Amino acid sequence: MAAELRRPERTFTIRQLCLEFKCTPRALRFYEDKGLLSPARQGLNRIYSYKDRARLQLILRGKRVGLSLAEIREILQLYGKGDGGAAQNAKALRKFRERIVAFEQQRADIDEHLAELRQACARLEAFLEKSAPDLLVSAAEMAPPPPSGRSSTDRRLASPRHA
Amino acid sequence: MAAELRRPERTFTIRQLCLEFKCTPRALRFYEDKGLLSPARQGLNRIYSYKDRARLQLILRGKRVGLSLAEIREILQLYGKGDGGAAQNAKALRKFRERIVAFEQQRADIDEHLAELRQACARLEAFLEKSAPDLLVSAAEMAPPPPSGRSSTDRRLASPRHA
DNA sequence: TGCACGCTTACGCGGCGTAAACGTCT
DNA sequence: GAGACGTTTACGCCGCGTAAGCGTGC
Repeated sequence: MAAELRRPERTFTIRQLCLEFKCTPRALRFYEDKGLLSPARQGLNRIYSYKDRARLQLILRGKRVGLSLAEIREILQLYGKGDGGAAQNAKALRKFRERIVAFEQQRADIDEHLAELRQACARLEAFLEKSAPDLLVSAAEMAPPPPSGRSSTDRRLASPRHA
Repeated sequence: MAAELRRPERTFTIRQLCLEFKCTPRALRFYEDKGLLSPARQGLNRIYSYKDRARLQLILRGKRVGLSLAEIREILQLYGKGDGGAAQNAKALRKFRERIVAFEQQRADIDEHLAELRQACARLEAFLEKSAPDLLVSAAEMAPPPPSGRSSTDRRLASPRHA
């Protein structure tokens, strides 16, 4: 009985985690550099435990919802504060709410930009129609690749450039 | 008659333009560095003409709708190609259309993230309700600053961090 | 022998902010 | 001589990508 541990103390190499979570070794090392991860070492090599894996999951979820690495680190640091994770959860809740507000704001901004863009397009189309119709490619001609169903998985936020 | 020019050859200092368009000297110099502007000089000082001002307007509009400085430069470079601006306008139209697609995509992403966030919030609230209700601040208590009408001018895209 | 995997250090991007250190004109 | 304006160079931020150059084991 004692020989068989419930959790077989499974560990992971950097590549295993990268495959599982679709990220790069560079990213994991970077998170470590920034204090978000601190896997064990075997010589130089990194050995990730279940806990490390869980932290990584939290990191990636945080990123997905728009938290900065600094914010994620704050949350992670509350881990194991002895209150059963309550403080961590409270902090996460605050951050999440902030993010909701920010995203709603961003959505509104995007809607404004879209309105501005559509107007600008209309004006340009009208102008080109008269001055150089040969240069005018209609919007309809612009989506030729076969209408294959796009999966919405693994989409990243194609963020605006002027961050 | 000849003494009075239609356009009095008005010029602008860097600060004047910055005040007018709400940006910083640093930004203007940066655009110059990147080849988007090239104002005249009086000694070392920059002297901006009406044309420069127009270019700046175009730059800022481009930024507002999410174009990169490189893309804006492309558009600007078509200026004065001898076709009455048709080529420039055609290029701008293409870019604008691309941006529309990108923004629509981004909006969809945000909606996904919002859904994920709201779910996460609900779970956290339920958990804290049971385990540590003292740490739980209701969402309603979070907007105390007097409900002064927020102007929507000059809002920038509060972009997600993980660009 | 060569290849896969790991490690390290370090520069690059974009769009500026933020000094530091100086000149020039009132 | 103080202050407002201008200039230059250069490092910092964030989240890594992308080498370069090395070691280790099969």
